[in-house]
Amino acid sequence: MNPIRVAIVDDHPLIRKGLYNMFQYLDNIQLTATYADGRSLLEGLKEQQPDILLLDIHLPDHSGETLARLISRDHPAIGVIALTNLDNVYYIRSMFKAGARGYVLKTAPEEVIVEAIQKVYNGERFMEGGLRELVLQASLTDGVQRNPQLLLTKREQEVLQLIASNLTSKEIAESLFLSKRTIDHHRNNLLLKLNVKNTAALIAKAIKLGLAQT
Amino acid sequence: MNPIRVAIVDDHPLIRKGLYNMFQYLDNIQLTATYADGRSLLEGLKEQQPDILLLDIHLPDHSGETLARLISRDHPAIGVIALTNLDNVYYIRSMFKAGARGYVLKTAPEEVIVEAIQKVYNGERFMEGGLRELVLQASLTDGVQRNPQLLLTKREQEVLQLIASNLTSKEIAESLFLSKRTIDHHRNNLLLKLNVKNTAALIAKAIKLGLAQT
DNA sequence: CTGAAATTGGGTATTTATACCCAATTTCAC
DNA sequence: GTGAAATTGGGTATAAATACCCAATTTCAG
Repeated sequence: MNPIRVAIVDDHPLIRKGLYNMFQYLDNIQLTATYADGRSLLEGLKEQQPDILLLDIHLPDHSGETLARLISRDHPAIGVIALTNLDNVYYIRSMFKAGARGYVLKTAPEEVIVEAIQKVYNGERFMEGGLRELVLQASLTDGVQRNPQLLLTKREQEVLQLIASNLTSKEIAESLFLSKRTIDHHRNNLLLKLNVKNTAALIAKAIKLGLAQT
Repeated sequence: MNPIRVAIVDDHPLIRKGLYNMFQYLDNIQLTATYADGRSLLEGLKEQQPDILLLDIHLPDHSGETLARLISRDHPAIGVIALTNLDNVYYIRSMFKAGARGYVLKTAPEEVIVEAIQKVYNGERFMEGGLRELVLQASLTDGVQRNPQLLLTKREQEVLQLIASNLTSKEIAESLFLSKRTIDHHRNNLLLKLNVKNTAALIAKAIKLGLAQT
């Protein structure tokens, strides 16, 4: 049986080396390429296509979601597995919706990563046990079903970021040359969309979801 | 010249493999041990001591700060280098205060990690260029010089956590069986201690500093 | 071009947070 | 035990945020 051909995209040199080392001793998996960013990945895929692509979500140039979408459109035969530190329901959902067929945390032991590769190669979907539970829990308790980032408009994201950085509505209004009422309107929409009832929880949830920077 | 003897503590299998692979091809560095948690590290150090210890800050059982403090007390000859994803001034300060002699991000390229090991082995301190800038910047602009976690009292931490979880002062007062005035007093102290002027920024900063959970 | 969504802005009220003033009691380290 | 820090609580104001009502304009995709 031919080994499964695997490629990696990750901007952390240590992670790339770790995977390289892991696959070195497995004869049913062959590492065919490593890329540090989305651009070089897209270049490389023109030359050769792996069976499985391990894809980091946080890359310097492209979002993992965009890459997954591109790849599943242009190279549907490649099984994309998200390999990331983000144990967040919204990222999990968005990656699967973008065409990924697996989601594994970087903290996972070797066996889990290998299992994910084999299952996805065999046409199954794969998610770690803990993540299954997380997604299930979220779908029961949380009203926000879609990725909120897609839900927020540009202005809302802009206002959200300014709220998080120590500005009041009045100050935000002044810095954007808008009426305070307009800012209040955006604030209200932010509270509705993230399903919280005050600014404190809004910021906490926004940071959790990666919508605002600390 | 004898190679530098290096040990690793990190709960991520991939990172351990990555470092293992990196050192495999360097003849001036020898990897003598890898540990997944603080307990096994402390056990292992009784048997053999490396020249350099690469220490992850987030471990399942002990904080990196505690470990660094223990090691620099019991094995002062070991050069402790923090190897972490946390590019946060307060962690940097706390690790150096706890006796670490280097601080490197996991995103760093191989050369930087090797450089850190060599410099610390030669008795120097080491910090990445970007982190130097961060610490410098912070010491100029930020009034909070110590780790704020040490600064916050138990009640303040408790109130902070409740603020972050969608409760108003009145609700917090009720759930703790206290007067709303008392909660307001704690809130005021939180704003003063973290040097922010409203709840939004308080939460943002608290999360950044690891004082509140998302 | 058309229509839905986004962005803008206003009125009015209430609730909440913040900023000052004040002090008694409790806790805990030295 | 002593004393500093923490915790508790009050009065009074103002500023800010939130909750409703309303609609005109702009943007942008189908």
